[in-house]
Amino acid sequence: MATIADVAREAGVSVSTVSYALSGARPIRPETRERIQESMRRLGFQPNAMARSLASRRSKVIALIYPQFGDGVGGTVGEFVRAAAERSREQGYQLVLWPFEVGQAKEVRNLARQGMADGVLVMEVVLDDQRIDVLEAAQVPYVMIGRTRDVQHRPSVDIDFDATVERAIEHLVGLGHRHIAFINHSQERIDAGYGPAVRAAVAFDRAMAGHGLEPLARACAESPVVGREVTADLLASEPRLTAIVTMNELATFGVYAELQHRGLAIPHDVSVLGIVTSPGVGVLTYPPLSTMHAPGAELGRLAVDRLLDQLSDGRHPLPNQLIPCVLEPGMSLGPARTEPDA
Amino acid sequence: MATIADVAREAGVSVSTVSYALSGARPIRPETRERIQESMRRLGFQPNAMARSLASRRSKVIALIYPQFGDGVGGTVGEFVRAAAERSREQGYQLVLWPFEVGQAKEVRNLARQGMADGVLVMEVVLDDQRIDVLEAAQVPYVMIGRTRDVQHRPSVDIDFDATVERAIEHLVGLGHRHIAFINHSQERIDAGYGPAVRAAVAFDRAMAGHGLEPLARACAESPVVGREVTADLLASEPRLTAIVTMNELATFGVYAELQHRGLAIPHDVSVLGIVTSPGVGVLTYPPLSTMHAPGAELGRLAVDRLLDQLSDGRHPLPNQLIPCVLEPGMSLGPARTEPDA
DNA sequence: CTGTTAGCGCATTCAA
DNA sequence: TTGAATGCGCTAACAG
Repeated sequence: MATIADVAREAGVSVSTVSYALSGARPIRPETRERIQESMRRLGFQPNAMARSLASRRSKVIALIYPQFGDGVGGTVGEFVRAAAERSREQGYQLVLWPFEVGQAKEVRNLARQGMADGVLVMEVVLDDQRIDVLEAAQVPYVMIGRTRDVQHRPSVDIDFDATVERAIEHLVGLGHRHIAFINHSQERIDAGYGPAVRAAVAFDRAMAGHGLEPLARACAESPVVGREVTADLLASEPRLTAIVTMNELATFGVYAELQHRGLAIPHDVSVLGIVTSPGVGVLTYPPLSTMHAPGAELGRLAVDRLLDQLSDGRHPLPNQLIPCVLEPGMSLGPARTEPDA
Repeated sequence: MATIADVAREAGVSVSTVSYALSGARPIRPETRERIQESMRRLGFQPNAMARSLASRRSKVIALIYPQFGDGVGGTVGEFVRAAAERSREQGYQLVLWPFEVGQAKEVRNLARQGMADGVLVMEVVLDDQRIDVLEAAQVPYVMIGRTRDVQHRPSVDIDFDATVERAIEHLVGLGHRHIAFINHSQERIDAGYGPAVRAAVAFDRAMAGHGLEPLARACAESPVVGREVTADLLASEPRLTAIVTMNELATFGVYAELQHRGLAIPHDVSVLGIVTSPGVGVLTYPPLSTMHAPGAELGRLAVDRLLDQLSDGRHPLPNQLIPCVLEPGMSLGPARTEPDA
């Protein structure tokens, strides 16, 4: 493998000149630059990443603390990871995977101290996340995907649950719906302080209140079977129900099953809207589910950008940045059916 | 950040002694070792990854060429990636993501030359894959996930399509089925030489012949709608059909829809078996689909192990290693219905 | 605009 | 069983 010294010799210049030609950190006479580039080409020179990192004290690597579970049905995590990897590459960084769970804060600290990464992206943060504490103590730049309890001075990117839910309700209200139910994640997750479940629940109540409507929400285990039961329960509690918003992909399949079982047509009798879904789930049902899918790729890009901001500025420009989900029309939304007076 | 020199000073030994205490490459007197470890602890020492790599000429990094697309519905890619990352860590390696497509062989070569990775895992290889050529030319150890056309001397891990299909057919035959159809990926993918589609098609014909049965196979675009059409077509071609094997997740949803539409009960009238699926898709349908899911995690671990074999041995022990899919019982398989004589 | 040189932090050879 | 010294390949002062 050719080194910078080989190139320098070939081109008849000093190593520093080659180095500066590489970095552009100081002006080089065009002809000299030409000669150097020609030599590099001839020798197939690629700068050694390790030597460069050691000398410059910057690894040009971003670590991604990768979540334990994919998210059930779809590819949101995959989208996020790929987008983050691509954006990193565009910016001259590599993305390494650190498969650590919440409990492995010590391992995170140790790896961080090895200087393998200039900064860290942390997926699936929980409300009280030791990994974040450790990174702050070690002065390692990071960006959270999701948010801890204290979010004021911590850089993060996340889904804008408020805006997402508000748009969902607004859309349904625009279609004439007034009796709208929300199917959330499981009670365990809510109790555990799982951010999306908690935030969406609050947002739903607020959005409904904002439209002068009565909120009707249920926690629901992540399974079609329980989704079916919950749907039955909802219909019993509120016979005038004309729309169901779900933030639980597996449960949504159960919603469909129960409605079909009862001979309720989608969307004629009941409209269904899946929010914060993976892309591509809408097409799995018949009629195709209208969704507001999670902006995985955008979040991936944004997280990298926010981290690189810190690496250059050393500052935390915006504590947190939120992106709403995007409405992906399917065939499961329609005008509210005329209510038989109840 | 403490360096090895700090530790040496603290412990009253030389730098090399600390280094050897770290690597274990030569004997150290127990008390000395104790003292060194105590110093390391006190200083929170972690060896600098870049310096170590530069000096030892081994990066302790594995690169994963990460595919462009997740695979539709489920999390097989995610499983693979996580398992590979975890296995790498267990073995003292880090996993970096290289988001390169088939056409970016040159970029692969350049990154490889930067010495950032000791070896490469290549996902989604195609039958003629330039990335593999480039890695061979650059003498970079690699393992393919999937197989190129020439597979004899190239280390790879892959799904054992022969065994998977054979087991699937055997299972169905054991249930009395004799008229079994196979729904493959799209014709485009087959024509493009997409390994799984080609290999499974061959395996199906062979397995059916082995049981003295007439093969009935169809290519099918990756969508529920087309899956439905193909199912209708199959039922028209062979009214005695009692079982359908699918290797196309989205199409499977269409199979269910068409069967239900015709009042054909699963599995009473027709059994359905999804092969090479992602884990977790079985539960999305009603009745739950019986699947043979792709061994993503096993492949991830195995791919890393095979690569590390090369890094230590320098040899390629087994050219390719195949793992069959695992039967995950659902509720979509039953005995063949008694045929009305046709 | 270009060259010389001192490290970056560690592994490893050579000596003792 | 341990220490001293060299160099991995590059960056970035410092000097011209």
